[in-house]
Amino acid sequence: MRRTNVEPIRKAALVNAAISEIAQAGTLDVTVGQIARRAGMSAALAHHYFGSKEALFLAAMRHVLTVYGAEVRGALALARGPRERLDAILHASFSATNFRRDVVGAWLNFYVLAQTVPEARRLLAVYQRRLRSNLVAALRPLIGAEAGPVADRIGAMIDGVYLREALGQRAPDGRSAVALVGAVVADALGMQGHRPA
Amino acid sequence: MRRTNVEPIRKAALVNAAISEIAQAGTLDVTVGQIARRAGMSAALAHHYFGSKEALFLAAMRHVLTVYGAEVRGALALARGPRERLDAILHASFSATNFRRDVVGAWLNFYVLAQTVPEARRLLAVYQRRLRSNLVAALRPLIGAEAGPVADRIGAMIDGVYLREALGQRAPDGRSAVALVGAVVADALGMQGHRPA
DNA sequence: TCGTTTATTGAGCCGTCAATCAACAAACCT
DNA sequence: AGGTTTGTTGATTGACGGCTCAATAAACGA
Repeated sequence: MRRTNVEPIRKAALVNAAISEIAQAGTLDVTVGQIARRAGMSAALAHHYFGSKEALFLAAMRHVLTVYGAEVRGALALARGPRERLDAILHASFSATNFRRDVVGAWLNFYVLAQTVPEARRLLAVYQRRLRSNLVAALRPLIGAEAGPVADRIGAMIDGVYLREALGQRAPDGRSAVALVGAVVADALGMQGHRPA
Repeated sequence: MRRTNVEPIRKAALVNAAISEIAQAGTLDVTVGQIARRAGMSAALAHHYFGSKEALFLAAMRHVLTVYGAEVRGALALARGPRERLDAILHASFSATNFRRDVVGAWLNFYVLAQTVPEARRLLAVYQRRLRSNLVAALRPLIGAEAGPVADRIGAMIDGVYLREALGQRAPDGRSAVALVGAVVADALGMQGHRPA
C-alpha cells in the first residue's frame, strides 16, 4: 500500500472545485479543465479519477447532500423536545456551511441537472423525503394530523428561500433566512385551535 | 411592404419552441438546431431572427414574464377588496398557462442563467420586485406594517412551490399549489392580534 | 417581363471540449 | 539497482455546436 493515498485528497479537491465553479458559471459553461485547474491539477487527472464530467457532478452533489444530512443529524441529536428539533432542522439548513453562495448556486444547478439525469433526480428525491420525514417527526407531537401538510409548507418555504438566495446580490444571511421560515412555523403552530380545518 | 409579415410569427414559434426544449433538456444541452427544428425551420433562420442563442433565451424569458405579468394584472383588475387581490395573485401564479411543466422548467433554467447573464438577472429582479409590490399593496389594508415581512414569506413560498414542481413526477396541480400557499396566507392573516411581534 | 425585396437554407468555418493515450516521474519493494 | 505500482500530464482526437455566408426560392412592384 502506498504511504500517501492521494486518491481521496484529489477527489475531495475536485469536488470542492466543482461546487465553486458550478455555482459561478452553471453546469452549462463550466469545463472539466476549469474545475481541474482550480483544484490544482490537469484535466486528464480529473477524468482519471471520475471517468466523466457527469460522474464528477454527481459526486459533488452527493457531497453537498451528505454534508447537509450530517449536519441535520448532528443538530437533531442535541435537541430536546419537538420545538428544539424544528429549530435544529432550520438552523442546519441555513448554517454557515450549507448556506454559502457557491453551495446554493450548486443546488440550483443540481435541480436543473435533475430534469435530465435520473441519478440526480433520485438524489434530490431522497433529500426531499428525508427533510419531510424529519419535519413530520418533529411536528407530529405538536399538531398531530396537521403535521403532514405543515411539513409540506415548511419544506417548500426552505426551498424557496434557497432559490431566492441564489439570486440575491448581498451575501447569504442565515439569520434572516431562519427568521423567515421560523415565522411560518410559528404561524402554523399558533393557529392550532383557532381554526377548525 | 410584404403582405404577410412573417417575422413576428417566426419569432413567436421560436420562443415557444425554446421554452419547451429548455424545460426538457436545460440550457446546457439544448441546441439552436433543436429549437429551430421544433419550430419548423432551420437553425440558420433562428440566428437570422435573433442573432444569437443567448438573445433567443432572453426573448423566451421575457415572453414568460410578460404573459405572467399580464395575467396577474388582468386578475387584479377584477378583484374587489384586498382579500380578492391576494387570491388573484395566487391564482394567476398557478394558472393553467403559467404552471405548466415546460414553463416551470424554463423558469428554473432562467434562474441558472441569471447567475451568469446580467440581463437575465435584471429581468428576474424586475419580476420579484413587481410580485412583492403587488403583495404588499394587497396586504397593507389587512395587516398594516406587517405587510412587508409577510409579503416576503409568501413570495418565497411561491418560488418554493414552483421549484418543487419542476422535480415532481406527476403533472403540476395548480389547485393544490394555491392551497399550499393559501394556508400560509391564512395563517399570517389569522395571527393578527394573537401575538405581539 | 424583369428587377428588387424578403424569406429561407445547406454547407462549412471556427472554436471548444470531453475523453483517450502514451509517456514520464516518483515512490515503494526486493 | 531493477522492477513494479501509482500518480500525473501534454498532446491528440473526434465530435459537436454556434454562427456566417453565399445561393436559391418566392412574392411583389413597375
